[in-house]
Amino acid sequence: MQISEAESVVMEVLWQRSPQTSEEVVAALGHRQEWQEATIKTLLNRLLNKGAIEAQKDGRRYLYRPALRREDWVMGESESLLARLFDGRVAPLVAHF
Amino acid sequence: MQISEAESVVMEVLWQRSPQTSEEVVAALGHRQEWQEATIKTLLNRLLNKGAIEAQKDGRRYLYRPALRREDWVMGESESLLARLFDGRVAPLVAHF
DNA sequence: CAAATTCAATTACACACGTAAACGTTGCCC
DNA sequence: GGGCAACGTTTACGTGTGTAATTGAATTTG
Repeated sequence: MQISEAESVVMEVLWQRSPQTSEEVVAALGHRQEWQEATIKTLLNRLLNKGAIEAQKDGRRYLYRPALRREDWVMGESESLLARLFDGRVAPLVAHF
Repeated sequence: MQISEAESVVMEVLWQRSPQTSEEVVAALGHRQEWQEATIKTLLNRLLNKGAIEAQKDGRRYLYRPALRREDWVMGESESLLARLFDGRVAPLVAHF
């Protein structure tokens, strides 16, 4: 599951609380993000298409929720970095800080 | 300095030993990578353009060498991940393994 | 010297991404 | 019931990326 940088920002919102309508997601991002509403809609759709989130119809709108656990995503990202930069070993990473 | 995934593979080769001619880089990647020679040339050029490597003319060919230390790149990547996934704190990262 | 070889630089092309507007459909209000 | 508002969906567009072929300049070779 490939989640882009911008997409992950939306994921974080849904991981924090879910389900949420697109409107709520927009509101949640409102303060920190300079995105137009349309942009967030696009990101929600891309996430839907790649199966990273699920949508459940609620009347005329949808409720969005993550389809994968943050835990797993974080694990995947971390291991990927570890493999690419530290030959898969944790010690050198830790030593770096 | 933004280095893409594919580009970083080339960087690793140069970090391991430098300077090297493009031919040597191609040879170094030969076994593990399925890339055409032209692909590697492209990556070298993109790295040159973004200033990640330097080229020094040696007769009719060039000798390529990194323009940034692996150390620094690794640090940047690690901190970026730490910031994005672990709120910048190391402990949770470590706990994850 | 002409032809072939060898490099690097230029051009190509499809797909992902960031960013967003336009469109189409459904439901609410007057 | 007709028009407006609110959603989600589709389309758009520039840039980055992966992957590579083509071109052009320089050099070696016959």
